[in-house]
Amino acid sequence: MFPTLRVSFTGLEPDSRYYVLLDVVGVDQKRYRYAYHRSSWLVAGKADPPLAARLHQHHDSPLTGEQLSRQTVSFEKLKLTNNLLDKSGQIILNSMHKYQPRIHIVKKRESTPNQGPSRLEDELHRTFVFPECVFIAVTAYQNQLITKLKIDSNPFAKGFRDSTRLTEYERCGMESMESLLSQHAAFARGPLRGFPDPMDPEGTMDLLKHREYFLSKEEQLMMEKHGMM
Amino acid sequence: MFPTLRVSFTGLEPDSRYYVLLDVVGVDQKRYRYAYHRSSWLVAGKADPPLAARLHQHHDSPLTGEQLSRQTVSFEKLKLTNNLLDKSGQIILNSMHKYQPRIHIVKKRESTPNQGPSRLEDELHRTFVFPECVFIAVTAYQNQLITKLKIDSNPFAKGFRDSTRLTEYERCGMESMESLLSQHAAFARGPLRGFPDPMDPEGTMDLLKHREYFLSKEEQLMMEKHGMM
DNA sequence: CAGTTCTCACCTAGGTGTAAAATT
DNA sequence: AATTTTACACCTAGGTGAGAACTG
Repeated sequence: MFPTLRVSFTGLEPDSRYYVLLDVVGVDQKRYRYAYHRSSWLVAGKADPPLAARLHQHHDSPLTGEQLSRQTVSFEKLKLTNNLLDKSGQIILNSMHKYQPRIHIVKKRESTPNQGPSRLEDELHRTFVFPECVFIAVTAYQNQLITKLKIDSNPFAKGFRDSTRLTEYERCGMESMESLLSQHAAFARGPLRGFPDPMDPEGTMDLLKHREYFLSKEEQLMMEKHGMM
Repeated sequence: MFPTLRVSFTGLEPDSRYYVLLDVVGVDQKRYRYAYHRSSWLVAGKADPPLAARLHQHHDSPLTGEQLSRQTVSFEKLKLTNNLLDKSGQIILNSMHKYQPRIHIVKKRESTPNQGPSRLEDELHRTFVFPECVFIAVTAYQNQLITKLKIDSNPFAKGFRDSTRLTEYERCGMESMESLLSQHAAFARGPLRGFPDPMDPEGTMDLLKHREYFLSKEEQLMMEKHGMM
């Protein structure tokens, strides 16, 4: 998942241990399509049947509250796929659907010897949602600005830098390019908020028009560029 | 460290958790040199002052006894160096000295929240030593057979395959090449033995003449080829 | 034809021994 | 003269988007 989701915590018990988990849930029952000439997403029908959200455990878990207060937890290894048969633990999503990533922190029960929680309902936990991280999953980029932004910010795409693909958007300039996603964020960056938050029912669609993310079989998927620090 | 050290365990408590650790200790107070014309190691004086042995914790630790009874623990990520200032956690050794790797299994104390043991003396543990894994650290290979063996068995050295560097050793043939190290093992493969084992005082030197291992600043080091399964 | 999958060139990142250079 | 360090070519391994091929 690139750009990477990053979170930090305060107020935890220093000597307790915690798992940090992430899952991705559907935002609405709609399927979307991209209107190229209007540069915006439109509703294109009802959603496909939702998939059971896989719980992704951060690879450093569990960490003590003391450790979590000092270091940032980064989900740089998270991968997304549309392959329903995936067995490598990637997050499975439907293309052209709108999604919300969620962060869960789970207090470890010292009695159990095992490898982290499998059902949140069974655990002492708290869930955080950042509505500005909502995205639409795609298998191919619909918007040249997203492509450009990713090429310019991901070292693995260096081979495509200096491209002059941009035509109608060229006047935006490189500077505004970098901050484009954050300008279009549905909500300002703020302190942590508990879930559930009232999901913005409609209307953010237009604001989210440049939030599109790459979803491909067994491949990495792009997400919210800006961290959650 | 290539070839990789691999260990498996039996007889552990299924529900307890254990750390698996490795360290490398000096075998004797000698420095060695390689007599090229005789193809054997000779004593070349007294050892340099010994270095405090770093304890390397296996990255999957801790694991339950149940997990350890099923899976092999592989130290493929272990790295050795002669850089005294190393801060990346590599094992620090003196070149041209003889070394013995040791495997430690430490029962986890469920009460403590932290990240694994730092002093073996403070922990419930058991140490295992495989005398056939003794090696001499080097910064450059002294023996062409070692070079050839590594080139033929390490995927990262593929670019040097099919070389016809071997002259005096050529008659050995590829087949015997592969088994050369094991033929020269100081002891037969056997069941686990507790430490300390009586270190073979002298006499194994000649048997160990082909056990030389690559030691380089911030670089990987070659070790015992054959696993400990 | 919109959307998905596949193959490819082009990168990052890092593990190899070689040979020359530097060190002792 | 023996040993260590450095620069380098050549690999593995895998993350990129482009564009062709495929699918329904």
